Amino acid sequence: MSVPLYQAKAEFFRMLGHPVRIRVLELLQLGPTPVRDLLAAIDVEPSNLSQQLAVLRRAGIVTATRDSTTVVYALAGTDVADLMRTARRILTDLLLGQEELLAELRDADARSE
Amino acid sequence: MSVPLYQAKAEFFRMLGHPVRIRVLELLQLGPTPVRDLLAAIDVEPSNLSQQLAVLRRAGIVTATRDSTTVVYALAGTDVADLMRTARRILTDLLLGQEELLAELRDADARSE
DNA sequence: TGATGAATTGAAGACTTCTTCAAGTTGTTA
DNA sequence: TAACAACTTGAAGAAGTCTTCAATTCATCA
Repeated sequence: MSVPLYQAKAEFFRMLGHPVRIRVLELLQLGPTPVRDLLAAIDVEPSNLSQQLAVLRRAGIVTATRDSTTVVYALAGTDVADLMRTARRILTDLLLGQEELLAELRDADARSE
Repeated sequence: MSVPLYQAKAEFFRMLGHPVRIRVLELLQLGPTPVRDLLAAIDVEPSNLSQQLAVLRRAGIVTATRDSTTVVYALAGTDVADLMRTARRILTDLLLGQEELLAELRDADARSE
């Protein structure tokens, strides 16, 4: 039965791997948000946003509820904030490492190695 | 200058979004590991593994050092373990939620709704 | 009821990423 | 130096994901 865990993990990370989806998840951390507001905050076509929202819905990480004429999205209770924090920390480390590398290369260059 | 943070994040998660890359990162959490051992542990062609290792290297999340005839990979100091833990937690929540949903559907079915 | 606004869907082509194959490095050992 | 082992690389087709467009749904308002 069932998908191996490392495969489920890979799919999960792939689901996160899109700038619009990241922005949506970050905005939803501030509280449930109507599509209208997401559209105002993110530079993206309505139909494109819908597609990305559909990906998040299918993954079960967000929920959509209709309030008469607007649809409101919310995080499905899971702790996305924590994940984003951790990702930011690692990312900062990685970018820092790259800067150090760049600095070394610059220095090496100055010494014309 | 520079890529917006949400885009860097998306790229970072995409880099994690492959079963072989996940397995490699998990194995490297146990300590530096020669390619040979990775190959023995993961069911993948050598050249395919190399391609995936190259992705991780380019991202700067692992380092490779050559010890005569074997190449040893290691985590580049960043706290990947934490990320994996968080991902597992969220994933567990999500899968649990899906099971509950399935159970509900089963019940509804039994009552022939 | 017909028109409008808000959001979603399906489908098609553009674009990326994956896998695989053959060829290339690098370092060791005979 | 030739042969070998351990990895890596480049390239090409297969597979998957993105964006966009036109069409659709759903609920309100005139």
